[in-house]
Amino acid sequence: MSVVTRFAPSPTGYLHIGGLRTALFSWLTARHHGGTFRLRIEDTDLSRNSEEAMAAILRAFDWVGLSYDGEVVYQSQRFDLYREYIDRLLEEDKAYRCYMTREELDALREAQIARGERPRYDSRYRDFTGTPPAGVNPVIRIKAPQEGTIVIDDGIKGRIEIAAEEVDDFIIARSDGTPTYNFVVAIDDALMEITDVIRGDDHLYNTPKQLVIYGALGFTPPRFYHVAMINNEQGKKLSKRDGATDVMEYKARGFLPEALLNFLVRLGWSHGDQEIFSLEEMIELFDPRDINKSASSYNLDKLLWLNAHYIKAKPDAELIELLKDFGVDLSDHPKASAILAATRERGKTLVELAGQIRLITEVPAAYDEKAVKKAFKEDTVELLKDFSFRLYKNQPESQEDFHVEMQRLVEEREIGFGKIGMPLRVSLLGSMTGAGMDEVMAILGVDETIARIERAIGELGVRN
RNA sequence: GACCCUUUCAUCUAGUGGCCAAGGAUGCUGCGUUUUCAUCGCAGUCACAGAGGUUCAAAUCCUCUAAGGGUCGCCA
Repeated sequence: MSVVTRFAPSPTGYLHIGGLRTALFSWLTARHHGGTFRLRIEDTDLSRNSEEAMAAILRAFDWVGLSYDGEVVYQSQRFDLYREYIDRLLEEDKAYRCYMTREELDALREAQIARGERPRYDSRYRDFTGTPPAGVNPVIRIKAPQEGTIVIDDGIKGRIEIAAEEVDDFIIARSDGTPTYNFVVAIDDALMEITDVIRGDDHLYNTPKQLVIYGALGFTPPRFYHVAMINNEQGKKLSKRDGATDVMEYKARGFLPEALLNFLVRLGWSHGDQEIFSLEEMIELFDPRDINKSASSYNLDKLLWLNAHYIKAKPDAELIELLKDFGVDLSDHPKASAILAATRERGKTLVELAGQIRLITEVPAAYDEKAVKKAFKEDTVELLKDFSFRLYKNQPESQEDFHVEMQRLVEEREIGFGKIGMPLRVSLLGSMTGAGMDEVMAILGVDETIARIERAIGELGVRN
């Protein structure tokens, strides 16, 4: 039988990285088996739906490149279908109407909590045959088993037994007739023929309820895999306060989707000592049974390291495209590949890389104070003038030509490399760090190099 | 409070009774390469939550304790 997995978000907000990881795990499981990956939107609570959130989730999927099969299923469009199953359960006496009001329910809950009990519905209308109270729109509850145990055979956590008493006759249809979450999930997973349900372990307690539905309707349950949560760097639950939890925020911050995916796949899953996984390798090697039981913590340093790795490996043409979103357009630049060669190892994100590139392509807007202090000494101006005259006279072109010019200067004048290197660097880039000087000069060309040196002398020369 | 889950370096993890005086990666520190920074290379740093068992032998099996987390809705 072919494998079918799904990702089933509710459209109440953007896609966060925890959600993306479970989506990735589900996607990989399907792709590994050449199966099917479906997307389903859990929007049964009509009051909480958001078009915008829906679109945001789809955008995030698109950015990271997770493809889904078939049409997106919207639960809000399947209410008639769910109704049929509710009627069937009612007919078969596997579900019943409950006339308790919200107020009565609240009172019951409070009393139970006060007594130190686990709050649960007391099944008072389970076998009710009398005259229903007037003016109450009933909810519909399922008859859950009252004794025995419900067993979850989880692909990650192993066998989990839950006492039947823990699962009450939960509501499957609200008083307005709309079906509830646990009910529709079970129906849809069954009808969509989902074979492997991979979801966050915050859903672990929903599983016995869904198993009750499967049982009542005679469906065969799928395999379940409950993945532990991702915590923040302090080991606490990831929340919006922890910075970028929105997947699209990573795009804005200059992360590559392959880095994010590689980072996420290693959170709770591994394959020996391997750290770097292409999408193809992930698909080949991933098995949900290898997912770890314990929660893992988000770690920005590792993500940054991976991002740097993928930036280094990115072909020029693709990098040039990506950089456009960060205010750098190298597409018509004759020295584009030289610029990237000089800078790509100096940026952990596209934002940083764009900054490094601008250092070269734009005339320094300011000169770093500390750098100036350190680099500009008494004889600096004279030295720079000498160097720039040599450039004018010899017209070097290649990186090597420029290197030779520097080499000759330090040899003939018997000075250290730093003597010219530092002030030159400050003059050209405005900063003490960055790409190699010969590289930069070859990119700028003689004229621009001289112009920047002269400008720096004009701005800084008189100060010391 | 009840029920359930989890527990190896700071972090992600390898590990399913002997190959483990615990391996890899990130981070951090140092050294080397580099005119600088970064990259890269090398080295160092750092862990089996605790206590009892079982066994010739335990990170691995059992029991208890502790700590962390999840869930208890006419939300999903």
